[in-house]
Amino acid sequence: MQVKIKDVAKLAGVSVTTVSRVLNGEKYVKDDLKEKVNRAIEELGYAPSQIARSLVRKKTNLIGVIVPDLTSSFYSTILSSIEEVASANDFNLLVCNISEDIDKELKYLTVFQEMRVEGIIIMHEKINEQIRTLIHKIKIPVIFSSVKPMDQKFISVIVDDYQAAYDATQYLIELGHESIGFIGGDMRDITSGQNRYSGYRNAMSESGKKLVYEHIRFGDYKVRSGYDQMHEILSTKNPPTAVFAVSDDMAVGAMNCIRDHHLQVPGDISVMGFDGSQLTELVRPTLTSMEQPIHQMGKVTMDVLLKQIAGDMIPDEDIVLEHRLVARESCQNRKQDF
Amino acid sequence: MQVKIKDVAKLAGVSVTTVSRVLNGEKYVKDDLKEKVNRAIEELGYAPSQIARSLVRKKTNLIGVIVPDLTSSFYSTILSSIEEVASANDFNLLVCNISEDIDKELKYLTVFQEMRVEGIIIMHEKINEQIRTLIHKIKIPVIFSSVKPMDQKFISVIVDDYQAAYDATQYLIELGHESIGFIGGDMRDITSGQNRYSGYRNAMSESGKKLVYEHIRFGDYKVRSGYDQMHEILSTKNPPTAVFAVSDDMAVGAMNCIRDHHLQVPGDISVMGFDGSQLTELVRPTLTSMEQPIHQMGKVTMDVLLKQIAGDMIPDEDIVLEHRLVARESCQNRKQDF
DNA sequence: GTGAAAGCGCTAACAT
DNA sequence: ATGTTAGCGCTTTCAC
Repeated sequence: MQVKIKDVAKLAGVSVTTVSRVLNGEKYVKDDLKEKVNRAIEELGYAPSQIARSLVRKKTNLIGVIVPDLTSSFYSTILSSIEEVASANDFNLLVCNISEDIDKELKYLTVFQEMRVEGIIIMHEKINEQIRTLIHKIKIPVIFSSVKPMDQKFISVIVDDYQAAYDATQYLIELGHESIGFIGGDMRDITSGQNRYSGYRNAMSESGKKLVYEHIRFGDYKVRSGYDQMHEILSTKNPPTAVFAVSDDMAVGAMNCIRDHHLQVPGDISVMGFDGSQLTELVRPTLTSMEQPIHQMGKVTMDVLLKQIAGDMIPDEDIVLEHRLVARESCQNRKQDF
Repeated sequence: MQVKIKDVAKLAGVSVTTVSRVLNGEKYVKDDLKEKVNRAIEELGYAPSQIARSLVRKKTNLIGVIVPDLTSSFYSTILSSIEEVASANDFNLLVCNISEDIDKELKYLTVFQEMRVEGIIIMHEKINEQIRTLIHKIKIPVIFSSVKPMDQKFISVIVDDYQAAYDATQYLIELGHESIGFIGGDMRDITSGQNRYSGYRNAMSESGKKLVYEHIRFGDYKVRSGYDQMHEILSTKNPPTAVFAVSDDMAVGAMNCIRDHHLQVPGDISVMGFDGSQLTELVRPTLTSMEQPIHQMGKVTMDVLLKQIAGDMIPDEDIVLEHRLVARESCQNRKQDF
């Protein structure tokens, strides 16, 4: 049987109230009593039950986090930043990995509710009607990180995906590429699917480049799909001289595919990624990428959520962080240099 | 104010016991009452408090996990397997990322205790005296995953690091390499530091190869240190024809360094990794690696912990999983072929 | 300064 | 088959 406050009180020869006071660092406890209590705690190896404490205080110090894929370097980096801020503020993370499993998300949302978490962070946007209903009913602060669901009620911490993709494409255009392929994400995703595709399309058309639909394909953000989609693009009659993939993972897959076709990156085909993950510095040639401030994203998400929990005013609009193009080796200037 | 069981009882016109019975799927509740209760629950959007429930049942369904580095693909993959098994058994994960911060571990161990988690998974082995004392005092099942601390009391789920490193080195020897460099881990780590180094050393000496201490260096498992240590090795008079790094990340760093010195992998120098992470398939040339069954490791860890929690008999010895050498492109056969 | 007692939201005897 | 009631381990008035 676990040792409880009563046991400590008995051993110290004081009331439970006094023990509780010492535990919570209140004043109005004489030093000698305080010491007695601390000795008893030490001797019994007593650890106060957060469960009981939560029940009376109506405060759990718990945050629920829903991650689409823990093995992804992008999400796990955000998660680690979230954890850092949470821990510094004495909050604990209840982590759930829902790999495309929408039922699991529903289940976890319910669990979070039952656990009385004080805030919920969601990192994916494929929310169906059932989830939307539940999420609206829950009276717990919810914030989205790195994604923006089609729902005005909740705020997101994101980059301007449209503009970022526009800028990335523009960069390739400025390097002198006429024909630029595109490996997009899931078009059911607004943030990383639709918005990035729109950015690419508009940058192209505003520069008078025509879209070659054979060179436009969609993957699932993972390395494998980048490889496969690149394979399709290379099978066309006139492959593009540059390809923009909306995740670093897909960009790396594309690079590998290009190499397996005995072509050079960036000599024959330039490749641009998106995310600014650890991979960019790790592959050779190093990957030029449209960088999201991944760490900051996690930090800001948690900061805002903590404010929301504290009842402070929080912005009622999305928090848009700066994207930044980091040029590395995978994109080549095609212009004639003098 | 949160809706509670009493509110549901009132609305349904029954006692709280009846509501509780419906909640917990007990029989002995007439169908019409059951329906009334369910309607009330639905109408009020009631979610039973796990906090209160835990208090009386003395069961939290919580597992505490201590990860050394969430951003590492190795640990996050184990974590995702753990999560999968936990979730399937209705356990929730309290996740803590301690990046070399031993104080944070101490703090979290205390938090876990206070949260009354039912089991603790630890994925690193740098435990100091203070932590050892605490961990022994806690009456919660503890299991180590992928590491083995110097402590007989707890079991670990691991591979045979000594044998795995031995086999990896042996493989390079069999490929005809006479001079094999080594990029080890932290020698304070038993599992991945000392044991792997011993495996390398013994494989070398048993084959009559002499150890060249200039070619033996130690890093921190990360890409950067692999690069830096390889740089040192390449600065010696007669660099080896093969290098064995005890993490895939360091192996990739080494490969990049070799390339930056205008040498070929594996033409000039072969590189062998350790872990079998996603990276192996992603870099070019693909990385030959001594594979740990990462997913299985997480699964088995959680399986055993659940048994332990259930009070079942569990093995009193470490659970050693099979390692497996996966040959890819980064190691070359130096023998004369006819 | 310190303690007695009520109560947080639920479950589980026990009674009916 | 349903309800009454006593706790689970703690905090927090309130009284002394």
